[in-house]
Amino acid sequence: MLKKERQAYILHQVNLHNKVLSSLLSHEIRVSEDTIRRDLMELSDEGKLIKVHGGALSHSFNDVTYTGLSVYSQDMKKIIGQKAAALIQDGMFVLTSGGTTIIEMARALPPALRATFISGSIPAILEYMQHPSIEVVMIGDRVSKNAKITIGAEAISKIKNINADLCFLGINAIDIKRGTTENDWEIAQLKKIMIDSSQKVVCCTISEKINTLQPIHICNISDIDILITELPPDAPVLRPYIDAGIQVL
Amino acid sequence: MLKKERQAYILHQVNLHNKVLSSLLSHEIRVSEDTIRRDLMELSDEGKLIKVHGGALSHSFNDVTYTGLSVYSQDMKKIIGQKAAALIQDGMFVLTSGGTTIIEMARALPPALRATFISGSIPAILEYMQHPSIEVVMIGDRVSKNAKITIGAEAISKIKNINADLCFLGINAIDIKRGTTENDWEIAQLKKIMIDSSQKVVCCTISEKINTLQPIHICNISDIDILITELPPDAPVLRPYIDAGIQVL
DNA sequence: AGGAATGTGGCATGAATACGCAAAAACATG
DNA sequence: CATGTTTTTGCGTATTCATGCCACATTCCT
Repeated sequence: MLKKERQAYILHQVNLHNKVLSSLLSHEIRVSEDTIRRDLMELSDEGKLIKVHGGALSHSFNDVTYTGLSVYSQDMKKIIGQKAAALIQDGMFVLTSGGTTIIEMARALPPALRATFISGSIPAILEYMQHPSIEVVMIGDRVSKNAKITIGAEAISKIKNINADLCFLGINAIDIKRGTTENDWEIAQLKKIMIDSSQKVVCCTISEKINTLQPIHICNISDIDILITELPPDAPVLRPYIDAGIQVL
Repeated sequence: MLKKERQAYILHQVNLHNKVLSSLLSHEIRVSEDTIRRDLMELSDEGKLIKVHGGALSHSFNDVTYTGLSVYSQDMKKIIGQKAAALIQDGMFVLTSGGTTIIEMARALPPALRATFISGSIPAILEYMQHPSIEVVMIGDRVSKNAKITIGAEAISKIKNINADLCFLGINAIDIKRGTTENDWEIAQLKKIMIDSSQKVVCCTISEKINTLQPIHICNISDIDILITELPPDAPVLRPYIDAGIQVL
């Protein structure tokens, strides 16, 4: 990994999370903490960030005021994202939906990962593009402005022709009896096809969506291989899903 | 392998992967690292890439700091964008490339316009999505991180099946004899196909790109219907293009 | 206050690079 | 076509750069 490349990655992380820890970065990028410190120094000299003990802060850190719930659920999604990112290994083909949870997964991808990510979600693609070494494939079709995702027959037929190792779905409702559900018909269609086109299906959701329903059916519990929430796997609310044979992380 | 050929290949690799390593390239092209280094030097002097220890990076890494000239040219591009947007009428199918000039056009679109915009450029799609009433279609394929555009056989075959009313191209070099040229092979291919798939071809460029050349040929002057720059149509530098039968705005 | 974490400066090492030079190739020119 | 010139390339050497490691100072947290 080139020096500039590394610094660009650090800068990206800083702007994303508003802070970075030297120790974490060094572990993530697999260089010594000395190197990270030197990078932070240089970036600080260039005015790109603010160096502090133990790491660095984004320059816009002052403006950010932590406001209750939204940041709270953000943190939960970060946890989910990290668990999800850990599942991906070099060389995999990964199909993903959109949604904030998936975005957090994209941000948590280790910089050395070499895999191929396929998605129709424009925000997700934007995140993937930030990554130094992964391949990014965009599914084309008509763009849904509110979902920021491509939908339509073309997108569906493209996904049908894919055979992915993993499929990550950010879902808004999951129930032990009814499975996962969605409130947008076209997105539900897309997710169905994505499930069919993948070896393993990973559902990511914050725990408050567990045992909730929406009008349109996506898939049954039996179609899901792995469920990721911000809770530890032994949380009581997850128990029925484990009993149903799902691997819960 | 010729020198120019080699440098075009290097440039292509840089635009594709955002980075190249001298050692890898030297092995790949089977020339000494010195030669690669000299090539990278030259390309760096020409502003085509950024030379760093161990290899080179594409400009998109530093686009934060790369804004030296662009603030100035931003205003010119706004003018171009307004002229371009005025050409579009309700019901049209419009095919566009990427590039900052095209973005400015997207921003200048009248809010009441009802048309369909088709593009593989992610920044352009993002702009189109802001618009209240236009239809947006994304061309899917592998994403070039540098150009932020989808490129590949799939994208090309999709564009081939389109019959658009208008095609807007942001171009980096135009010359009265050689026509429009480009430094990325795959983007040149895309633009060629886009030209073939459209009734009318509109080229948008700031005037400083007029009478400049890049290695890869896109199309001849005769293939262009309309040329838009920030200058008034009677500017002397535009005269040869008017004489060549192009409508200059 | 005191232990742990973090930062500083120096130094060693291997990788990347600049530079000079010479051989080879391409080009020009009469 | 022969000859001289320029360009391009590869190699050896000295130099610079990037990085990790170490000893020691500083700061942080309780």
